[in-house]
Formats: sequence, C-alpha cells, structure tokens
Amino acid sequence: MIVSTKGRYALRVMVSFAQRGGGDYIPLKEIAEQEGISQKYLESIMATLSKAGFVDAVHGKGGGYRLNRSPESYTVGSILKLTEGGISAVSCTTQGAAACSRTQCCQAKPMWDRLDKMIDDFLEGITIADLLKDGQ
Amino acid sequence: MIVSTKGRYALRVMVSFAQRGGGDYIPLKEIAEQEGISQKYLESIMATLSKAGFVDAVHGKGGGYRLNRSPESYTVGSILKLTEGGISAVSCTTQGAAACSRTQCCQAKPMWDRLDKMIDDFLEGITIADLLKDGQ
DNA sequence: GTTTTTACCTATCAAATCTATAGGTAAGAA
DNA sequence: TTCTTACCTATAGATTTGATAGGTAAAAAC
Repeated sequence: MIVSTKGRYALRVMVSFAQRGGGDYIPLKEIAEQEGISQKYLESIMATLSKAGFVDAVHGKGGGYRLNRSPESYTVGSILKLTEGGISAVSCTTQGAAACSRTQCCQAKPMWDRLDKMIDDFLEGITIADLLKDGQ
Repeated sequence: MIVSTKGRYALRVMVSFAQRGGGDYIPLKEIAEQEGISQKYLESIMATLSKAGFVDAVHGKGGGYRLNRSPESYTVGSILKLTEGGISAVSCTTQGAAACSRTQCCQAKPMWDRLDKMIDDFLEGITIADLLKDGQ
C-alpha cells in the first residue's frame, strides 16, 4: 500500500477547503466533524500541512486553517509526499532508506525506478482542482 | 509501500530459478543461501508459490523446487499479486476490503482506480524473462 | 485582564502488519 | 532405516498505523 489514511485524509481535507473557496479560516473541529475524521488525529495532519506552508493557520476565534494558494497549484503528489513521507513502491527506492546491499546487481531495481517515476508523474499531474471537477 | 520483502524475495527467487535454467530441482536451502534470505522465511514464500502452481516441488534427496513454465510466462504482476495478496495503492481499492463508506461520493476514488490500473498494466507487462535481460 | 477559542506540542497506546524464528510432520530417495 | 527434502503450525520481536490524552501558547471577544 502506498497511501495510508494520513495521506488520504490530507487529500480529503484539502479538497474540502477548496470546495468552500478561499478567504475564511475554518476551524479544525469543523472539518473533522464534516469529514468524520478523529479531531485529534487530524490535528497532527494539519500540523504537517501547516509547517510545510501548504495552509495558513490562525489562532483564536475566527481562526482556523485555509489554503494559501489556488487549488490548481496543489498537486496530489506533493500532498502525499509530504504527509506520507514519500510514495515509493518499494523500500529499496525510498530516499534515505538503508541502501540495499544488492543495489549494484539487483535485476529488479531499474523496474522499481521506472515504476516509481510512473507513479510520481501520475500523481504530480493531478491537482486538487482536478479532484474537485470529479471524473478523474 | 506496495511491495514488501515477501514479494521482492519471491521475485528474486523466481529470477534465480530462471537464471539456472529449467530441469533440475533446487533445494530451498541452496536458494536461501545464495540469495542471503532466511531459510525459514523463504519456506513460507515457496509454499505460497508452490500451492499456486507457480513452481513444481519434489520431496527427498535430489528434490527441491523448479519453474514449470518458461520465464516469459511469469509476469511480475502475477507473482506480486500472489505473494503480496494484491498490489493496490490504497486500501479503499483493495478487493475484499471493507467498503469505504464514502465510496459513492469520494472525489478521489476514480483517481485511485486509474492509478491501480496503471500500476497493474505496468507490472503485468514485465516478465521474469525481461528481468533476466536486465535494463528493465 | 480575564475568558474563550483556536492552533500547537509531547507522550502514550492498541492494533495490525512485517519479518522472521522454532519445532515439528510427511514424503520420497539412497 | 536413514537422510534429505518439502510442508505445516505456532510464536515472537520490531515497526508502522491510527489514533487518544493532556497540556501550552496565541489571538480574538468580552
């Protein structure tokens, strides 16, 4: 499995923000209830998105989160890479992983590399705006 | 991660069998040592391959395992699906998984379906014989 | 300036999955 | 009968997943 709930929740939340349009800040609580996601769990996901500058965050009443760019500028790939910490199909190709001792002679490595690139191209070619349009 | 060690080991073992050519039965012990894989762990993988009819198995001295078809007829996809129990990118699309309550309205479902199909097409288009040739 | 509302931070935890290990049984050749 | 092999079941440590708990800090409302 490439994508866990963390990445999927992040996607859903970003789509949800896009659906509401920009402008207003939305409290995490509201999003969590609407999406049926554990509020506390969502906190950690929003923290990741916020730290990375994917969303703006404002404390206090009237605060919350909002997108700071247009939905077209968020690729699905960028959100998944951030929240999942990478989207490699096999551990041998994940960046920072302990280098496999067989890398030099591995018959399959070129195949994994091609697969990873294919998946990356696919996910970088879809944006939050595309998901909103549906039919993707 | 789509592919765990189980699937990767299975691939390596199948490539190893193909490299040696058909005919002789190779004891599991020999393959495990050559590939540096835990013998006991490999047992469970070979059992899966054997049960599914991917390899022939013979007990006793001179026995072991061997391919029963040509390397061209084993797709990478078929081996991974067997040993991994599927190769879906997300749990929502894995067959037999608890149907996601949002399937009907999920904005991302069509995307996951397309991704799964792309990955499947890719892996079904590569055979053990291709891996042997290298450069894949 | 106190209260309320919100984001942010750290620690913990249950369950599942991954990656084996252990020890035995059965089949078949020598 | 013995040796070699596949086959079967159970267990276990490590890691990841998916959360939960409880607090701190910022900012607006009162």
